[in-house]
Amino acid sequence: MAIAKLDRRTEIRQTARKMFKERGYAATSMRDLAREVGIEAASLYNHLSSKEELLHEMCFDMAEQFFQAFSAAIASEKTPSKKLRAAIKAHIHVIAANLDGSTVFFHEWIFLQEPELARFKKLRSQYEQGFRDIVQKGITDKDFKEVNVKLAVFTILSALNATYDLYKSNEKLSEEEIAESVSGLLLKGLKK
Amino acid sequence: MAIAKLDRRTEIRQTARKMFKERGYAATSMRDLAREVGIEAASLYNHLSSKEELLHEMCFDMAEQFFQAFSAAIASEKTPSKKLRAAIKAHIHVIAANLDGSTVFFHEWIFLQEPELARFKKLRSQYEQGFRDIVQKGITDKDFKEVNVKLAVFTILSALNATYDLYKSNEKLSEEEIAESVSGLLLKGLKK
DNA sequence: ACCTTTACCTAACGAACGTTAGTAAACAAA
DNA sequence: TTTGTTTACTAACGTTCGTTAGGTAAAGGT
Repeated sequence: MAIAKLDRRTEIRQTARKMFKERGYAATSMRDLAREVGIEAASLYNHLSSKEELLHEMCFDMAEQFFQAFSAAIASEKTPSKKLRAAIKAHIHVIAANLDGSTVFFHEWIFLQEPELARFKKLRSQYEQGFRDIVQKGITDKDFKEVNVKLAVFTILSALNATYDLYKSNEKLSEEEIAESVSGLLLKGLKK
Repeated sequence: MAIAKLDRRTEIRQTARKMFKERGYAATSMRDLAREVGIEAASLYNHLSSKEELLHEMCFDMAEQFFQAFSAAIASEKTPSKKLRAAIKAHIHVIAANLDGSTVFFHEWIFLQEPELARFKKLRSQYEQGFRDIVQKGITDKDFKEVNVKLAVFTILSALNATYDLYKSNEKLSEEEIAESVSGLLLKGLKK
């Protein structure tokens, strides 16, 4: 028996991720979720304490994954150019490994309540700062063009954060291809 | 009196755009909307026929704007390189001129019902095809690198579609700066 | 054997949802 | 001045929401 049956707790969270991704947090009811899992809505509360807890877990779990992957990726590289490439690759990898979770992370965090909402925003801004530091160093080293750092990092992350959409495409694109193409375009541009 | 008072119909739609953008379509109730406008929920129905009609109008109105701006922009340019730059600029301009509407267009269209949903998806895919045609021509002309066209256009549009987030930033970024920076990065890359 | 825990159920809570019906006031057209 | 249209109101409809209470039956440990 290769595939062990997931326990309910895990199954509920997995299903919730998928449904929050597909219909959005606000448009997914606890009764919808329960039906998908195959139990009654009230029974969900044996495995969680509130709907918002589900969202909260998803968002902060993904934040942690992005942070860890980023740190590990840049640690082993020396130049800003290589660091950036590695960070991009790591970011894309986290998305690819968590297609549902990352979509929720990108789109549904607005439904977090204070004070978690503020904490979440802070984490995101710290993560972006990591990218800005690399780009700034690249400019100082005269490796990168003298671009507006904030704007450049914003553009890069916007491009990366949309990549979850690519995996449902009809052509089978591998994570490798996507990472190569996107980082190539951002670093070297479209023009010859 | 410089500012004419908007009629209710327009005021409701403007407020709805702002609220759909900020809280999302599903999480904005008709009572919320009515309160913001300063009337009772039931009174809204003198000016609209359903909540979904509001969303529908917003999405298809924006689609039309993107299409028209695109056509006008590429018509006056000759080379793929210039066409692409012009299309990017036009796209960013439409977003800048419709900050609320474009956000709804990008994020809330999932709540459209069939058959409008299918029609909407088709329009989007046609629009993307316009960009792909330009990039393909650029490659044929040996003006662009031999990239994966779909992937490249996807990356470009992802970067563009996030630009609405930039206007609420603390630094005052002009539409001009944003268009220059983003198109520069995408066409010529970050590396020197 | 008993006891505790786990995992589900039915029933129901109060609140909020989108929307309709019916009505009165305001205003323009005749 | 009468008539019709527009725009707002209150009241209510049936439905769905997240969640709680209380019960039951099986599982597992001692």
